[in-house]
Amino acid sequence: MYEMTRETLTRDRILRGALAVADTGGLAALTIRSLATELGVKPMAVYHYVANKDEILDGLVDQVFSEIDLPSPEGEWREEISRRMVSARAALRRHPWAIALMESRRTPGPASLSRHEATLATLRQGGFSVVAAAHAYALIDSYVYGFAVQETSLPIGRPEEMGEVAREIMETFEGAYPYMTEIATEHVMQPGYDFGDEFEIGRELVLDALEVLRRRGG
Amino acid sequence: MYEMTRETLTRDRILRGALAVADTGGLAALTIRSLATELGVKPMAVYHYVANKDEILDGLVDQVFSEIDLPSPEGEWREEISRRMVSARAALRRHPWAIALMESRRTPGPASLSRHEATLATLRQGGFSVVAAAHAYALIDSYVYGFAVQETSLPIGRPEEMGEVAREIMETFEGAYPYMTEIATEHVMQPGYDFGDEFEIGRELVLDALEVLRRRGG
DNA sequence: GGTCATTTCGTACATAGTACGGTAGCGTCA
DNA sequence: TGACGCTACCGTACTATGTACGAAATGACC
Repeated sequence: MYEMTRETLTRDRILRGALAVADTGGLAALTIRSLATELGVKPMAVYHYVANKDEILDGLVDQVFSEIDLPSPEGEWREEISRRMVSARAALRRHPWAIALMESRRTPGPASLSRHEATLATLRQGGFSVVAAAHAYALIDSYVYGFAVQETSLPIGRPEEMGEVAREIMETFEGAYPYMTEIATEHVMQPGYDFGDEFEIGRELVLDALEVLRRRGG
Repeated sequence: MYEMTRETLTRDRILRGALAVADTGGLAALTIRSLATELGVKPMAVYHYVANKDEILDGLVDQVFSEIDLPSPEGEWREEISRRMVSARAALRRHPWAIALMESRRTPGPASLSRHEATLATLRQGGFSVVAAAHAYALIDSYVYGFAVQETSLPIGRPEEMGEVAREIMETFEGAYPYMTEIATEHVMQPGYDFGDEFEIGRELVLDALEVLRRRGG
């Protein structure tokens, strides 16, 4: 009779539900009980498909990774890696809680592994030596993850409010932090400013750095 | 009679205790009760000095920031920024839980602000335009934070065990992940490999990129 | 020594994860 | 057709956590 009222539960449905809960309410809002409610089920039903909450969290991380476009080893490396970076950043922006999760979960899921593989393939095919590919990989992910960390830990909201925050900083600290005041007034508070735009600038610089690595072979 | 058996509690003592607990047992081990035990006090005593646990976590983040050497605006920018990057990475390595915390706490503490200010000062004094300094700042922190994220999410342990993990990956996935296998056998499993060494390589590349920003003025 | 402010604690409650065993709907075989 | 068992789901309850609330202990000052 279960199929009539709702689809039967699956591990996948659980993960998708967890993703939805985390996206709307943040990681803190994701409890077994809230997840069960989201799924239209009682809490303990979940435990038929996952051993514990940690397993759900591991699954979530992999879910996010699976949203990242894989680079194609046949394509031009710079293009492909650039696309992958943009895609990764977009995914981490859609799911700002993901970075914090990644820190604690050290068991890579299938999507994570595929991503590693595809990226390494693209680099190697693009003319990077093994060692250069290793260096490149560390740099790429450092930049993408680090940017995501900064983006999610920006004081409160998204783009627009930044101006407001900057104004407050200025008013409160003015004399104490002259350089912050300077950058706030002359840059951050300017109309059209969006921290997210920094991503493209840094990305191009990182890609240039990769080219250096590629040419010098490590 | 308290001064005989122990110093009186202070907000600072609480934060230092919390840092100790988190360092030895990870963030999960940091509970009000465990913290109280560490301090030789009953749980509710803590609440006389902090409003809630979140405030402790905010304090912890700032505590970690305070361990990062401030760059000196009078020094040569490349030298100073480099030192700051190394110092930041070292701090984040000492306190691997800090990155995950940073994601959620968006209220910067005094140490965080000082660090921002000193870094901006160094860049501006070093010849970066306002806009270039903004770009530079985003790039620097992205790299440092992102590297820390990667470092803490490395499968399990520190340096040495990496070789072991790589072997397992190889055995398990061999055919499925040829490029990962390649990099594992030819690089990661080589004696003396340490992921941490990647930091210096990426750091130099980032510093080169900063020089580009500086010269072109944004 | 009495009063008061400060600091510490005891108790208790809501919410979290989840162990354990029960139950209900389905297919299978006699 | 009915007994049985398997799978999916649920009810109850235990433990740990953050923390509200008010009591108690301590030290300062008259």
